[in-house]
Amino acid sequence: MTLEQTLKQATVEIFNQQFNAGISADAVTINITNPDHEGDYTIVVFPLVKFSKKSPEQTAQMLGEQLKEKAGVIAKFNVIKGFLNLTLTDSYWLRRLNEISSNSAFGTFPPNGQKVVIEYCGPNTNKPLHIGHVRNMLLGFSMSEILKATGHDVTKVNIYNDRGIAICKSMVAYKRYANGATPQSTGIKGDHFMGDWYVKFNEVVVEEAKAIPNAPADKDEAQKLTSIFKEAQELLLKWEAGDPETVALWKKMNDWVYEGFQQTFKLLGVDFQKDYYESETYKLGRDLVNEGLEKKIFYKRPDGAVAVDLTPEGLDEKVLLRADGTSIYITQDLATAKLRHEEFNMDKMVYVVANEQDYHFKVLKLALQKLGYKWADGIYHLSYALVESPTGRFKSREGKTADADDLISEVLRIAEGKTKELGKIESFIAEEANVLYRTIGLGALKYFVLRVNPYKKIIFNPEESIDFHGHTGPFIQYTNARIAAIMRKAGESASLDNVSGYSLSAVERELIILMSEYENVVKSASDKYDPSEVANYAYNLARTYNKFYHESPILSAEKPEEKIVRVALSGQTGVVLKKAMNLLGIEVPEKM
RNA sequence: GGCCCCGUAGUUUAAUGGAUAAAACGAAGGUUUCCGGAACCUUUGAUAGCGGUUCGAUUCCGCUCGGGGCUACCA
Repeated sequence: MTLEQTLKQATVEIFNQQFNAGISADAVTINITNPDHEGDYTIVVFPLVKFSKKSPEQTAQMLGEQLKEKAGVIAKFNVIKGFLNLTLTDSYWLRRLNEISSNSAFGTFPPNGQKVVIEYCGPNTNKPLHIGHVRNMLLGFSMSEILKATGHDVTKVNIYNDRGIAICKSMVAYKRYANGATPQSTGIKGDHFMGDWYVKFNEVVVEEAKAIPNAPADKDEAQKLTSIFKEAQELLLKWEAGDPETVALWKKMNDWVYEGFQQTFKLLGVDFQKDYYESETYKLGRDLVNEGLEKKIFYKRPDGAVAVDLTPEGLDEKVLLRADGTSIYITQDLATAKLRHEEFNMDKMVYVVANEQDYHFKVLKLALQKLGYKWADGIYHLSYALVESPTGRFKSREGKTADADDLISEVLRIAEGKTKELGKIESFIAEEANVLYRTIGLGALKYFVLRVNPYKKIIFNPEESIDFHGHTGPFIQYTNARIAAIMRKAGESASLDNVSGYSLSAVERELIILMSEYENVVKSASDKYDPSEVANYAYNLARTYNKFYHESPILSAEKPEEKIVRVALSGQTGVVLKKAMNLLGIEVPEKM
């Protein structure tokens, strides 16, 4: 039981015994004391005065006296209005530090038997990954690590939208204009190669549309009349009919794309245990919808389409199957979800998908629940907002600024430049230096993205490159490198058992309290599906450590027990920083 | 039109209904030859507006004003 829980429980017992309050632990508010006041933890007694029938001050005073008696770890307390500020004994905090230090699993929870399937990335295969995919992938990967830390059995899956008219557009342009060029022959990364032909298609279709006599005013309508557009449509039909030549080209081009994607995944450090392909699932779901039809959960509209009425849930009528009996997006998603449940028997299914699809996932979950699938309750849409430029949404045509690979090489380039400028790694061989640039560059990028609450949009100005100072990944990495340097010089760590008489300074105490909170932060981030809580925590810890570092001699401390405590504090801060950063998918270097 | 999300210092972000709203960047000034200055310390400055609930509201509710999204037999 954590100390907060202990204090809550003790408060509950006091109130229930003396005032017959009948409250439970969650009725007690306890938090870390505001830095402006003296104390470690604060109990807010306002909600409790209705039981004690005394003033807030009297209630707090009474509670403080009794808690001090009961808990045995409270050195003193003070009361300000309805706030009871408790100061714990130094020996309690030193014991706590010892406990944390000697538990290598601190911050990770035992297996809870819960299986989670998490789907993320979900790219289209007709163009390269962009900054939105980067946010998606970083969220998906980090969330997986956090769920693992809280005891879940996690399976990461990806789904490739590998079919449809968009892919056919790239294929047509390729057939017409490429003369057999390949990524190998041109030296262009496969996914970019595919994207280039998609761009080419769009250029040609615009040109052709201009040339059409009496073209419709509506641009889309005009483009549909062009020969290149018609070719794309024909290609789609051929593909659906299984035309060998078309399927072979489709496969060849998609393979180029996958090869390109793999490079980006590897660079970013994200991975998947299983891949799904829309080309294999796009026809599924018909049986499932018909099952709902038979159970009279869904109904057939006069026009023949099958729909579900979601107006009782505050949504609209939603079509689930076309009148001609073919699947649409929602149909195959219903089927894929069921398929995954059969495969993995998961308790939770997390979809990391942009908030444009909030409505879609509400429908998906409701429809499955209406079909009577209990496991559908475990569906969670980890919705995140778009990454935008200061002038609004990133458009593909704005070019390199939104491209994932360009963004990554940009931060790596900055990392290299800054590192060389500071000149601290002369002893590194080239390979080590390159690994370091990658660690720092990706640390900056990942932290930049993950520190923001997922539901908030991120404004990214490509003109101002990602920062390496202040509230950033490199700042936290630097703090760890600094700690590592201390630890190298400190040598063998001494036991904390014999320093029980030590008197903690304010910042030392603050550090232990913060580290002590780590497991709560992990749990909370997991429950809320929010890696930004971990990111902000890591920053606070690093900042507090730097403050400590500047005001406290460590290796050159005067008294032996000072040195022992401060070295232990440093080492453990490094350990917790590393754990937290790893949950974000960020490495921390020993030197930088 | 209907539904959903967002609005906090000049900028980018924090704050389970709790104390005088916290940081970073920017700007200005500083850090005992200091264990790593990618650091530390000062100064500067904000809850879009109006009501309501509450002992207490950035947080919950309503309205207004801004920004974005969804509202396909597209994905």
